[in-house]
Formats: sequence, C-alpha cells, structure tokens
Amino acid sequence: MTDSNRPPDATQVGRPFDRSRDALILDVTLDLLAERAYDRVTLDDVAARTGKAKTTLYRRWATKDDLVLAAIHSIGLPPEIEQLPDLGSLRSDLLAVVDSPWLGGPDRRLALFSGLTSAARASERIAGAVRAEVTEPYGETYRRLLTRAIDRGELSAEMAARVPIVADVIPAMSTHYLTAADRPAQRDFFVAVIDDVVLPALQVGRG
Amino acid sequence: MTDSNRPPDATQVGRPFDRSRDALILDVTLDLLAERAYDRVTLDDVAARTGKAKTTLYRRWATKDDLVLAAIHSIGLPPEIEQLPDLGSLRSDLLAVVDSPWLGGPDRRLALFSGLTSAARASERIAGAVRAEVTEPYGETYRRLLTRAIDRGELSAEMAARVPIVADVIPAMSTHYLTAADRPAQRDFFVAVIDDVVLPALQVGRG
DNA sequence: TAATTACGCTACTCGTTAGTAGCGTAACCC
DNA sequence: GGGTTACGCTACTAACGAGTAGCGTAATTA
Repeated sequence: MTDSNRPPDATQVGRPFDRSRDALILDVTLDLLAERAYDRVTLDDVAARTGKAKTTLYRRWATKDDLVLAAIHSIGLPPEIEQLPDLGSLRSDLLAVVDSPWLGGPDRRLALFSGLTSAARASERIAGAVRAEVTEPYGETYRRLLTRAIDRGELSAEMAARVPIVADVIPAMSTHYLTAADRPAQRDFFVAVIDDVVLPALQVGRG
Repeated sequence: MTDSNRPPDATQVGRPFDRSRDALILDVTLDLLAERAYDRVTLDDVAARTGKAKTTLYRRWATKDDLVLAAIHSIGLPPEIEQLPDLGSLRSDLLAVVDSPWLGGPDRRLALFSGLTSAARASERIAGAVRAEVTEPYGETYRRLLTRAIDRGELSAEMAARVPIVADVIPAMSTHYLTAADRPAQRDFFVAVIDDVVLPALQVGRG
C-alpha cells in the first residue's frame, strides 16, 4: 500500500490516531524533496521540520520509501487536467498551464520534479509512482490542450500525429534548463519555448 | 585542481607512479555513474571493478569529488564539435550527432548524462564541471549545426533568433524521455523529435 | 645489492542515517 | 476516575561509506 500503515480502527478506544497530521508531514516531505536529492533528505529532517517525532512518522509509514510514495500520492492531478483552461487560444492555454499554481507554482514545481527524479533513481516503486502520478498526468494536460486546438480548428488536423511528441517539449525543456543553467527558468524562457518551438512546430505550411 | 594529486616527479627514484592506470579508473567511474546515481557509487565499487586497491585511488585523488571531477574532465569534447558532420542536409547532420559514438553511443551517453545530473546535485563544483564540460559543449554542437544550415541557405535567416532554444530540444527531449518512460529512447524517437519538432520549428512560412 | 617509492591488502576510525525500544505524558472512550 | 492508545523524547542498534594506517611486496634507479 502506498498509504499509511494503520487503517483507522472502527472500534476506536484510547487516544485517536490523528490523521490530520499526515498532510503536514507529506507536505514537508515534498518541500524537502524540492530542496535536495532523495538521498539527502533524512527522516530526521522531516521530523525536525514538521515538529513531529520520528517515531510518529514510523507509526504511519513503515519505511522512508513508503513515506515518499505517500507524499507522491498526495500530490493529486494538476487542476488543469480536470478543468482545462480555455482562454481562447492555444497560446494562452499553454501559458495558463505554465503559470499554474499546481505544486506551488512554476519554481517549486520544477524543483520538485528534480527531487522526484532523484527519488525515482533510488527505487523502482518510486520511479513507477512518479511516472504514473506526476509525469504522465502533466504530459496528458498538454496533450489535451493541443488536441483541443485541433478540434476547434485552430490547428490543422494533420498535426494530430505530432501531438504526443510536441506536448512533451515544455516539460522536457523545463527540466533541461534546470541542468543546463544554474538557476530556475524564468517566465520568458517558457514564452520562448512556446513561441519559438511548440507553436511553430504545429503550424508548418500555414505561416 | 581537477587533476591528480601527485604531479609526476622529475627527479624520479623508486617505483614510478603509473599514470597509465588513471584512464581505466576514470572510465570505470563513468561506467558506474551511467548505472547508478552519484550517492550509490562508492569508492569500494570503483576499486572492485577496476581491480585496483582503494588506497591506489586515494593516492591519485584526494576525495570522491576529485575523482568524479577528473572523470568528467577526461570526457573531452564531442568529436562533432571539432569536425562538424556535413552530410548535405541539416536533418542528416543532426542524426549524425544523435548517432555519434561519443561517450559510448546514444544509450550510454544518455545514461551517463543522467548520472552526471545526479552528481551535479551533490556538489556545486561538480555541477559547474558538468555544465562547462558536458552540457554546454554538447548544446554548442547543435547550435553550430543550425547556424551553419542558415549560413548555407537551407534555413531562412530569420530563424537565427530561434537557434539557441531550438538547439536544446534534442538534449532536453532525450533526458525527459529517460524520466517519462522506463527505458532508454530508441532511434525512432530521435527521428521523430527531429522531424516533428526541430525541423518544423525552423521552417514556418516555408512549407 | 641497497635505497626508494608505488601498489595491494586488511583493518581500522568516524560520521551519518534507517529504523527501534522504552518511558512519561496527552487525549480520547467508558 | 480508569483503561487504552497516540505522541514526543532520548537513546539506542546496525549498516554503510568516506577516508586512513600499517605492512608486505613489486618495480624502479643508482
């Protein structure tokens, strides 16, 4: 199970298991993963920053991997995947996703992706969870925006074949920038990716 | 210094310091970094796989970081940056770089990039070396190919402004694929990136 | 041969981190 | 109140990994 150790007991007696603490712990775990690589995030760190005892963490999750898996699971889908922004043009829709506050906005989102990537290298279970619960849904958001632009005639139907690969350009360039430069990408970088790569790649033969 | 501890002594006496061992050790270090994240590569691993004693490693490099820095330094420039392939079209030139045997060919090159990225998160010195000696020169190779295509009239001169960002698409998509999928990218993926993203992005208004 | 230095080996120190044990106290049910 | 369970705390174990010490041996120069 990705989730907690101890399912809430129906015939409760004694001090109740305080589930409301979980959210704070998982948030702090993600914060730390946004700051440092997986191997440099210790459970002592998590305990210190949450103000909880390390034993309290282990009462909820059996291992560090389980804690991180639960944290990943707590992320949830990007809001845009449920309610795709419709601002009238593909360009503004893409920018809306770029500017989305999902996972704390562009900067923290990127830093977190980086931390999750390092976690993925440490465990096959985590790698699977990151792909299924973060990378995939985020890519899906872009794919849907592109497909919808075709549906409403903003793009030629011939571009449908390119959608899967072009949709990955923004996430790919974001993380690449993190490696290639020594600072998080600014907004004008994303604007350039959209205006100089994504949109042109979908408009050949139109002008 | 990025390089070895002990400079070869001019007034040599006694058993000579065998510099020829360095290359093997650095190669094995890169091999291991292509397999696992930085924190999971131990000097005991390096010693075991090289067949050398751990003390022999420490006689050459003072710390693990120094060893990895030397390994990075040993990589050298991609051959294409010195002698850019000229196969008549931008498309074939790009594919030549994709297929280049630099760093052991596409698969190992990608795996190594991934390991170097993890190493970069562990130390600011390593991060700088990776950027300066690997990421930057590799990006530069693509930038030159694109610029040359403009120079020879294959692309419109108006595309010059896009060169820096479009040149990063191939490296970015490569590493992204490594995260998004659970296997290294196949050649047809790179072909698709070139045909569906890079070239179209540089040909708007031409058709 | 003697002197000198590199190498490989075994065994260590020391710091760090995952995970655990035990206890006093807090919060809940009856 | 009494019973029961969660929490926080301190302290621990066990493993692992960077880096070191010491010794016997190999390779070289004089």
